[in-house]
Amino acid sequence: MSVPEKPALEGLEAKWTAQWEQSGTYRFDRTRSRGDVYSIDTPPPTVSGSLHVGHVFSYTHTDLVARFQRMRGKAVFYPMGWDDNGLPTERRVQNYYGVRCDPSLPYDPSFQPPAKPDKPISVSRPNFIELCNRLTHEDEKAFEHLWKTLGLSVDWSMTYATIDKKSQAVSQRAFLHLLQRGLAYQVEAPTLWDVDFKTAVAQAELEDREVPGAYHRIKFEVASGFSRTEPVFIETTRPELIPACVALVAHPDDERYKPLFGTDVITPLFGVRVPVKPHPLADPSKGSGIAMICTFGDVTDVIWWRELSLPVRAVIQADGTLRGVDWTSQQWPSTDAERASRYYGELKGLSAKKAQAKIVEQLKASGDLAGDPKPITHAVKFYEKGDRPLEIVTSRQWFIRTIEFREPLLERGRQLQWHPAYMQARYENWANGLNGDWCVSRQRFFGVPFPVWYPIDSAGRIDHGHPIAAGEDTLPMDPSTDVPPGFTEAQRGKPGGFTGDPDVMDTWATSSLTPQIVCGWSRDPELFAKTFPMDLRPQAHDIIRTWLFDTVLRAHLEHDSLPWTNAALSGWVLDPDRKKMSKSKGNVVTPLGLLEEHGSDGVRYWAASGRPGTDTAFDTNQMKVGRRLAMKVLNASKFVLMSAEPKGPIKWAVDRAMLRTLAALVTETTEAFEQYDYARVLQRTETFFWRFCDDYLELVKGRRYGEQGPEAAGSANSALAAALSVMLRLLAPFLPFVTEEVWSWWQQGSIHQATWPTTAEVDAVIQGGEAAADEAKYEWATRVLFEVRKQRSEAKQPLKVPITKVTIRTDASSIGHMKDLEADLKAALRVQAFEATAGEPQEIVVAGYEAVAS
RNA sequence: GGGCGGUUAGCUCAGUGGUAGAGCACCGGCUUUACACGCCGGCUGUCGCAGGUUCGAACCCUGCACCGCCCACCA
Repeated sequence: MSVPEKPALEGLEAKWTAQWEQSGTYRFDRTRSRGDVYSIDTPPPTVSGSLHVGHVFSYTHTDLVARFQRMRGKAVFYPMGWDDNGLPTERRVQNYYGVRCDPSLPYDPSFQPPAKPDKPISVSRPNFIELCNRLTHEDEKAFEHLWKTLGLSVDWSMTYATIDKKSQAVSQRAFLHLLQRGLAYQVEAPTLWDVDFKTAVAQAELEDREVPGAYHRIKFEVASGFSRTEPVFIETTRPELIPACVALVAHPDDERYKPLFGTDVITPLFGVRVPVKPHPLADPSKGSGIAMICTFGDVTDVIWWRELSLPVRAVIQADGTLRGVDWTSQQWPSTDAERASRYYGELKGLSAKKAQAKIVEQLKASGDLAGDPKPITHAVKFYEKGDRPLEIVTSRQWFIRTIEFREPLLERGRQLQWHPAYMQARYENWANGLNGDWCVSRQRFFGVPFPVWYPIDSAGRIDHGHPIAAGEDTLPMDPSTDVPPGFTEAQRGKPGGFTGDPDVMDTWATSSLTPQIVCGWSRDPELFAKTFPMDLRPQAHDIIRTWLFDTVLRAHLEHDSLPWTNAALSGWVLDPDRKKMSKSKGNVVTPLGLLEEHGSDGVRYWAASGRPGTDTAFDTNQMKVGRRLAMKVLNASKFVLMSAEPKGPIKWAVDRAMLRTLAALVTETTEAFEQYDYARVLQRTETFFWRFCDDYLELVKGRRYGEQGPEAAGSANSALAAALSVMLRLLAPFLPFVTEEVWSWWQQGSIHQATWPTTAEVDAVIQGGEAAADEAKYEWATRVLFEVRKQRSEAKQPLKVPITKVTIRTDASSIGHMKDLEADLKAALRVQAFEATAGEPQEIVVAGYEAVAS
């Protein structure tokens, strides 16, 4: 036993972080059986960004659960990962080293980036990935330091990165399995496309943004040969797509347009004859009730185009500009090709936005624009990382079959334990709203390559229909540098030779396999059997549609199981204006600075007060409160431990009552923790602890110093020690540093490997007594404490001034309690005498104070 | 348009049928041999609005309003 004279919080983070690392306190014990394992699918933070207070918040939540489970006796499998896959890293590496990735280049093992990047140098994909690893390594060290300082009980020997070789191999292997089973397929089709990044994107990466636009009322003349002669007017926000128009469409029941079905109309300016078609998706209340179908203005156009078997007249190119068009061709059969070419010549090569301005001029001049455009604000789809609206561009892409598994995936969602439960609705919402298979290919350079090549025929055409899959024993591989069996490098890109698939996978295609990556799927079958399916996926609620959903999909397809049994969704951290804290708003505080200022325990206290799924205000005040709690733990523990002898049987009523309340607390908090309601655990434990300090400690202070003899002191000392041990362990997940510090004063080993307290353990030290009677006495004692304190405060009498007498009028049973309590109360309140009589009304009155010379 | 959550003291939030709570803030008092990073006490509310069920509603039901979020085939 060694209790410091002046305990302090400063330096505890560094001291215990080092100690835990040295002792392997959080090392996963893989010799334990599956039933004893609790495995956690940690979200890998993006290393090319920076960690902010929101990360500190949610990662603390996971750690609370990990620590609880560890103390419950589980072998906790708690790795950390780094997400260095994807666009953010690609951009950062390009800028930092001044390089560009060119997948057609061969790997150069001796390549070193220039010290001072001048103009961008092209490097091969493997070289690019090497540079990524080099740069992210530094970031990862900083991240690891922050996590350790925060006190995350991660096993750092199992760290992974989403672009490392193991992750690439898992990602490619899973893809090959899907390919073999026909669950991954390649098709050339209209796809959501970002014109700046020049890549396909998935439905899950979309977001709507409100942007200004305008309704343009456009005249379409009816083609000759039909009885009707008056023109049709449509309204569109994208007049620049008139050259891409393939039909008009109205609702089948719309009386205004029924007579038009079956007739043809002529597109303004370009003179292309297009049919008028009925389709139930057309909304009579929108615009003029008749819409222009273009290839492709939005996803509805794609549906109409497909279901009405319309031709393709795509004009938007991959870079977002208008392509060249031959108005005499079969594809664009203009009735006046010369006029069409004249107009279109002014549009060709322009971006969609500039083309719109131009065509409005043209329409005005030609008299095809009715009235002025009506400005509106409407929701437009954007790639979540992009700056310009998405276009729909036809391209060859890989897809994973998703739609046909909607029902089983919904069932998986129902099998999963959601914390909080209502988050399941978001999953259902998303699954029910899916409108296509998952597009997993990206026209980017940095990422996991598709493990396939394509033969090139003798005419030099790439045969996409017969991909050559890599062997599973060759993974990870890169088709831009590896050569398929039976070919030589010299045949790359040559007629009769082969070419590698140039694309990389969507980052979510790899991230959706984090359980397989960390659990050692196909790499370490023994580990996999013990850790998969995992126990917990902690994550933020905004990526249910991506990370959570995709992970469920992949596990369903590959293993026919859920990837984990529980999903815990954290909320966001809101700034004082109730907005999500984000870097762009410039209101992010440096996490390490917060930890230094308020102590890791203080910051964790704030984080732990945010209930699962609930957005929480950033509040340094709560961190201060947490720090005060940690300080109180130090001081109260010092008091409990410094005169801890003699010990003896716990047979004083107030001692027993305090412990019985504590036992009830253990029951309640254990249940709450099992339900992932850590916030309640903290709140209840804290309330108990503070009452323990303010009432119980004051009540037994005199007695434990021996004022009522050794037996009385023994009961108090034993109760204090038992209660301290339990409270420290209840608080250990929340305040790992201060509780470990105190534990080290008087216990062996780490508190974080100690056993979570049980009700039986507390009950076992209580000697005799009857619960109701003990509690009644304790309650009466706290009431007397309160009343006398109140009157002393109102009388403004310092505590050092003794109270000569307190008169009590109350019921007989309370008077009976006084016999056992009087000595404790006298000492705690500096009362010289109590005088109790039976009667009504009940009253506790301070009769007078001893005169003290000033 | 559909869905989910929220609305309780100045602030941050507990409280799922039985006399409205905590912390912070504020006010007053206190060197008290664990702690002034402390202790004691005090003040503070039409529980968003309107109906309904009930002996009794912050809590259950219906409708509405506002805030936030998720989703959607918004020409």
